[in-house]
Amino acid sequence: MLTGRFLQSRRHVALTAEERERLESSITEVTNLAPRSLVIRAEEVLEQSTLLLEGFMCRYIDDDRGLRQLVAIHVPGDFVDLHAYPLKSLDHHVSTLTPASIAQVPHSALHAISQEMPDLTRKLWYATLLDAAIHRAWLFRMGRLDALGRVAHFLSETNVRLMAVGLSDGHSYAFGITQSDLAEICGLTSVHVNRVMRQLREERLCTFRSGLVQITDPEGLARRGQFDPGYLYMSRETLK
Amino acid sequence: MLTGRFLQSRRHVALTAEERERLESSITEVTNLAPRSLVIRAEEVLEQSTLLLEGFMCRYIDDDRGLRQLVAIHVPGDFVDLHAYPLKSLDHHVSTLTPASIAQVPHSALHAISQEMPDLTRKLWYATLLDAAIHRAWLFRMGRLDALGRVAHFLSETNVRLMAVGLSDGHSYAFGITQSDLAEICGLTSVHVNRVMRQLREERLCTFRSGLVQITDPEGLARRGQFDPGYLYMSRETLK
DNA sequence: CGAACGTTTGAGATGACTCAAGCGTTGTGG
DNA sequence: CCACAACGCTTGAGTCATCTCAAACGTTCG
Repeated sequence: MLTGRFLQSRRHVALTAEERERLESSITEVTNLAPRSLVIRAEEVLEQSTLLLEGFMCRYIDDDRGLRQLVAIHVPGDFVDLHAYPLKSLDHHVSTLTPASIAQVPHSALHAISQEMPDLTRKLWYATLLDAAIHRAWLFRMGRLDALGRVAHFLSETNVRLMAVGLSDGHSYAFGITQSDLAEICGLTSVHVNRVMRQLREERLCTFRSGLVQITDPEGLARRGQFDPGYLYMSRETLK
Repeated sequence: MLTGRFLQSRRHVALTAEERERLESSITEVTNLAPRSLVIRAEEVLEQSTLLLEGFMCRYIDDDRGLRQLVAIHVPGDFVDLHAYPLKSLDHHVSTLTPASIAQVPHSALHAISQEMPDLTRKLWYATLLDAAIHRAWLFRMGRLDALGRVAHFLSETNVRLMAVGLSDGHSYAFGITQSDLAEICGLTSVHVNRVMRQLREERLCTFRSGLVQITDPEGLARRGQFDPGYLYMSRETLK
């Protein structure tokens, strides 16, 4: 089932069988994508939205020298650009980080849902608000944490998000991104990220080698990054 | 008309007379608030949302030493915590910055709208997505700009948002916040914000004294802050 | 085997922070 | 109506986190 991970483990929004069926049948196309391929360019008018099935994607904004600031990363189950349905075009680019598999849903199908199924519509709305909550946590991270804290917070957040969809056991997860990606996420240089990763290793908090994040001390890492998962709106049992 | 400024000047979402009427009649209470009063505490279960009529409000997250990171500021016409309707509780606090006047809308009324008026519902959804777009611009600001750029970007953004609701003429606006508030917005210390403001004055870009922002050189300020208003989804004519 | 890419380390520069003190303005109670 | 407290603004000096520039190293893949 392609939509199986969508909103999995979130509070208040379990989908009914009928709703899930409706979403499934709204999918028109499933595509495999190469790593680092641009999927959506900022400003273009969009007629469909993208559900991420496998792999990692990101959203980013360019600065005037072409450097990127990542504003979101997406894990399987995320409806990456669902917000393009009400907005019609986006203020940022969307790209894959790793090889990825996506499903596409035409806005006409979303429009039909919005006319006929108010409860499902509210759950879709909710999904876009989860992204906004993550944006806010990222703002906190950038504004209040030092380099080590930022990386610790991000790796803790990603761990919980992947646990929710069954892709982390709480101690390790596959994450095929580079230290440069990490730098663009945390507002640092890749050189400094490298030094931070060494320090995280030396302090026995976590390691990250050849695409595998291993969290040696999840609690310590969360503490160092002031990470509190409340903003992810996970259902109670997921966080245990 | 209390909702007159809501979604004013935004693309694709002009409200019909009927929709506006429905929103107006959903308001149960209008309240005046003192500056710096906490309106919503993170985590509490909410039964209503807040439309800001006059004054400025903010949303913020505390760090573990009690320091604040502001994640949003709100201007008149903003539906400050509309996202509390789908989310049920918030991941951040909401407070006034200046004296403010607010209107409250019960979630039961929003629920009725969501069942009966899908087009209006989509416009409310859109309004919450505008906030998310602003979050992303703030992420860009924090991750890619130096201190001067961050302040320049923020003051430019606020100028455009206030122009949209008739509270800036494009060159100056009343903005009763302190340099410490600016620091909490931009992820800086208030001491450094002070030095940045001096530099902005010396470079003839803008001044900020006794609650009045005067933008001497709007284009230069925008350029210095890499500010491009696309993410605010203003209707075409607003930006001229 | 060589090219491309990502990681690692070093040395020096710099932007923002911390701590500290003084100044100006506003509001309030004696 | 004055005095003083509270608050916000301003400035200086010294420190530190992160950046820049540069080079070397390891791994993967064609």
